[in-house]
Amino acid sequence: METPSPSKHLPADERRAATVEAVVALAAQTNPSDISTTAIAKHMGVTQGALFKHFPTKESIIEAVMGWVADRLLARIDAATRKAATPLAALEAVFMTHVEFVTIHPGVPRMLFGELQRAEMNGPKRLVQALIARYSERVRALIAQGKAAGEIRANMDEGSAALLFVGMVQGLVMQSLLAGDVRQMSDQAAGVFALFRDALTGAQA
Amino acid sequence: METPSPSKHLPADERRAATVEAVVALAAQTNPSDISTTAIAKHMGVTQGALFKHFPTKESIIEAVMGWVADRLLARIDAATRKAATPLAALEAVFMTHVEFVTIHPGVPRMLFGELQRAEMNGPKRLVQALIARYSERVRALIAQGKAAGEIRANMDEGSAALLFVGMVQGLVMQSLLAGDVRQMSDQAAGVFALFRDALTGAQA
DNA sequence: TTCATAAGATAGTAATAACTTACTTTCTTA
DNA sequence: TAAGAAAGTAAGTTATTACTATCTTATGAA
Repeated sequence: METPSPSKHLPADERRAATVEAVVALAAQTNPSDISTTAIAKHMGVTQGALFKHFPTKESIIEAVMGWVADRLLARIDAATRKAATPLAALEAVFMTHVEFVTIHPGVPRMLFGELQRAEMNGPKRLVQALIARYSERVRALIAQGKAAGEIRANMDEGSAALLFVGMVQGLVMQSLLAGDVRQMSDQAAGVFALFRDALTGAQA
Repeated sequence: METPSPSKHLPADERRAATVEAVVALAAQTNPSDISTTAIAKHMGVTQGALFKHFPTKESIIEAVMGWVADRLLARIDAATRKAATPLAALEAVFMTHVEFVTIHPGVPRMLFGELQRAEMNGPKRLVQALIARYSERVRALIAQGKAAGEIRANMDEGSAALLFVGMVQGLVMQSLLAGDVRQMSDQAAGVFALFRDALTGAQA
């Protein structure tokens, strides 16, 4: 379970990075809402109190994790977008990139969803909202570009399409939770996206 | 906050029903994972210990809630199916019925998702898995019927379509969490389902 | 080599969780 | 109407939570 830390003492920034990675790793196996600071510390091979040398509160740890997720995910989908030839191809690349990201870090979408449904507003929740807003904006922009290029039906409602796009990922995550296995997601993703593309383009049987 | 209970003493079955309803009501406002037995009892106007006169564990309370959800949701979508003229109309009716159910009980999908992502297998999680399995089976059956009736493209992958169907609901729920308001769901639902229908039928611009 | 400091260990704190025990009130019915 | 069962209260228990105070050790520069 525990990742044997290469050395006992780490500089503060490396220790913070290791903490974030420990949380992401734990979220893959544990229900995010019961990841305790004790569990995080044990996973890092460090005592629980040591965490608070680098983070003032547990909430700040989660906040760092959300920042990590936002940076990595957005960077990946931006890279995927740049490589694609057309807006529709970019949408597919973004979708597949997102699915791949979730396959590598299965706990991430559950953490996002968990933070999102928190009643009070706090740092982590704010970051998740910002991430989803930025993500949705990119999807909507790609759909608009696809329309302009004649690749996507002009009468397509962009809001509905963006919502469906995000919903597809959620559906795949739920499916992987049911199966208790994350690896099948990539296969299912292709079929689901094909359906989505047909709806966008208006393809016939 | 608290529902003023009409009488202090209730027969066991009524008290159990009141407990389930208290949890469902609390889940609408509170993150399901931090609904404590104290909060449940307070919401019912009863002391915390009283709950354990009727349930052996907290887990058994959640299990009762999941049973309640499964019964009500499946009954509703079956009724909606019976009233519909064609398979495609039935799919739309099921979708809208599901969305309506979530609008009335916003905490329910979050509880389901929360139980589903629990690491260990337990009673509540088993019930959720059974519910989703039965639900998906109904959706797949309707899609198969739609194909047979010539209403749905024959080359449609039923698994992908069923996954997309459930994902749509998840996407709407996430959207309502972002907006902090559940009432807009019904409006968005129509647009999203229109997109889904187009994908199934192969409608042109 | 010394020494200030950053990083970690140890061992606490108060708060809250689920659950239990001992007792009391209410309802039912013989 | 008396008695037993059912339902509820009040005040505990133990375990766990996030967080902290105090002491120790490793690191890097003078």
